[in-house]
Amino acid sequence: MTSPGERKRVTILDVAREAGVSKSSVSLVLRGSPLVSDDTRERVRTAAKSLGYIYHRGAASLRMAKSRFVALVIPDLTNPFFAQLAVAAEAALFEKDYVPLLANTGDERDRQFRVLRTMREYGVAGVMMSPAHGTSHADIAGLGIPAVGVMRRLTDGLSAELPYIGPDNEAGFRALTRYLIDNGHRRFAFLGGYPTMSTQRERLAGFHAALDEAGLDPAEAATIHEGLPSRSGGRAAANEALAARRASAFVAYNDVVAFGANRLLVEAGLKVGRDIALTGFDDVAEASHNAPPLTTVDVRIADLGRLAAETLVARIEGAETAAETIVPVELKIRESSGWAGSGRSSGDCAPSFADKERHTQEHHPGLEPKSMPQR
Amino acid sequence: MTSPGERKRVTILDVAREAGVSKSSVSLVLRGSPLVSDDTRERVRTAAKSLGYIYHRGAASLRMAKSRFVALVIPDLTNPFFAQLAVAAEAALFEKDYVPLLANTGDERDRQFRVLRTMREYGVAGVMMSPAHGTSHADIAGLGIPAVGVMRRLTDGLSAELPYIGPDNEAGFRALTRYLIDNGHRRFAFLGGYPTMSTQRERLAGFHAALDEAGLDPAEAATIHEGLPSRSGGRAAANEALAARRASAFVAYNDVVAFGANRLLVEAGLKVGRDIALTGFDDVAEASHNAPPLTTVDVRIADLGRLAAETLVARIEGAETAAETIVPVELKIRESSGWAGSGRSSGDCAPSFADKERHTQEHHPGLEPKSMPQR
DNA sequence: CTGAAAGCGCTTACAG
DNA sequence: CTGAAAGCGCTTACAG
Repeated sequence: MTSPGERKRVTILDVAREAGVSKSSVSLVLRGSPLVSDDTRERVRTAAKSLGYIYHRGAASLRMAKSRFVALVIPDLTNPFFAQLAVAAEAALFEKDYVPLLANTGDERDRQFRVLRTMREYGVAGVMMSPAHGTSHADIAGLGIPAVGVMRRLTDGLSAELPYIGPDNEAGFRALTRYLIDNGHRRFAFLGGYPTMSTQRERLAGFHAALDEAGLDPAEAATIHEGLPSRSGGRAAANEALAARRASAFVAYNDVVAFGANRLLVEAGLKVGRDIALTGFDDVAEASHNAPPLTTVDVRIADLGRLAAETLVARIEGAETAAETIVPVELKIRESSGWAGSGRSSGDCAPSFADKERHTQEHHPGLEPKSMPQR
Repeated sequence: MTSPGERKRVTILDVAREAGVSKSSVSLVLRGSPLVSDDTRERVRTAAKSLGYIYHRGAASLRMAKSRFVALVIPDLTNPFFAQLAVAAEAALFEKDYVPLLANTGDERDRQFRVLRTMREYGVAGVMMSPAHGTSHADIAGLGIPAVGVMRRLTDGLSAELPYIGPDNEAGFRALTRYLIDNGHRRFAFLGGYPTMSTQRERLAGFHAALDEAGLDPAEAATIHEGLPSRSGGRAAANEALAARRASAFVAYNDVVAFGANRLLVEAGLKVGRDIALTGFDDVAEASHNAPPLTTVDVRIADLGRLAAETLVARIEGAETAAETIVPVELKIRESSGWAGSGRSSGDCAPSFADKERHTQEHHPGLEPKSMPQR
């Protein structure tokens, strides 16, 4: 225990002595109380600086019976969506003087249980989580700590204990599908996800709603290919869909699935955005860098992360918050869906074209999608 | 302060009363001491469970004057390389009963200063960091906490205070370049990074070494296009290199740069892996999913993250550790560099072909790279 | 506006 | 093997 540089820690008592005031006054100054004179404040500040004093938040937490730790419980940080979400949350928390304890659950409920337990021992003030697949209300009952859920709902519906914050999956997918229909597509393959995931159900609902509105029979117009929401899952689902040789448009559950599908299509010799349309969902940073750039739905990941963090902080500080907050989304039309010269805009999800994206779209002037991909 | 469910916290004193033993005995049981009788241990355990006792690590930390927090200071979690590194580190730390406090510096020294200061207030037991660009020895002097640096060296060399753990950049880039030379390439463009980054210097050194060994004059055989180590940086660098119309092989500073370059090349109408060779470095998960799959150097990100975490834990626990640990790397040949039918293997960095990758390579039977890309 | 005192929930010698 | 006691570094009424 005699590690180098183990001189005794400087405490507020040392600072008090150096400044010639009492311990209490030092504490008041540190906490920014208006109850101290300017003179005292000044003396304490210089004393603290000269002694190299470091505030001990752990001691303060113990005394105040609350900490500024927040658990950030994420299924898979390796998924760019969650990485971007975590970064946004971290920044928002840091601004509010909270610090995230990171936990990756690998999307396993089991690990999530252990993680949550550990986090409680560490006395986190709150929990921001994207529940692992299959997490029910019972799993988080009795957490006893303010919490918020992002992106994924519990298997058994809304919970006052875990307010939900997520994008408007249904409207987004509906706008996306309508756009494809307007561009002549009549046969679709929906790729990835499982019906046990709330996001998949909602996106699928938007998909079906758009088909209905266009007078298309979902059973006729679409095949569904379930799979893991990962690149490899997307690849497998696309392979299955391609074998069916029916769809002119592949709509993926999310961007990562679309990336996997994209690679398979390219390998199959298809030119994505011309021979076949492909779309994603989320608009992760990689989507606009895909070859070809991916048409997708921008769920405003950064806003989602920030909002979740801010909602959690509000709850920690005792405010009432909505049981559910749905963030609007925006259709992003890029090359992968072909050029939409005659695209009709759709309600509050009007297509938006960033200037820097336009030039890449002009490479492929309006080609009508074929109803059967050539292999 | 009357938040719901604010019944008084269960402490070891409550457990002691319930079990009919002293506080000390409870503590000993909790800490797994052999100094208690089996009977006592049992009674304490059941009492703790029945009362719903939660160990208060904060109090224990204060008393023991040490915590099990570790700061995970990362330049950019949005970069898949760092996300994968963080995940590996988190898993290793979790196993050893440490928990990471996450901090994203955005690669800004300024933010890094603030983060480091905050982390000290939170009493972290150690710091695992990939220093922000430009971080010098002075920046972390007097941290006073065990620390390790991963992937990036300080601007002014080795430091006993911040042992370095990184891949063998030089050998990796040398093997990669040699492989390209063996396949007939004579003109290269090196894309991305800045010479102020130790990783770029080392990779460039390996690059030049391989050119030298082949009797090629670096000034003649290669152009260097600096830029941010990001997708957009890669895109810009590739654009510059393409305008020079000299190289048959683009070698990127890392995978992310290669992704950006890949997109530009595809847009320019070139078939990567046939018209032009492109390589990356790191082997992030996305590399094998790129279209075409990216030839790169596997730096074993997971090993690096785990090793850094374990080294840090060793230091925290008082062990001596090497000032520098270099992890071996492995060349991964995929489609983006063209089919290497006659590829010579090179020392301990022999090309390795995973079975599942082979089938994709057979799509493009051995085509000789041209010395001038067609536009 | 400041000082003396109690206490947050633990751990750790120290006696017994 | 167990109990009584001190103390980690803070904050917070409470007198003055």
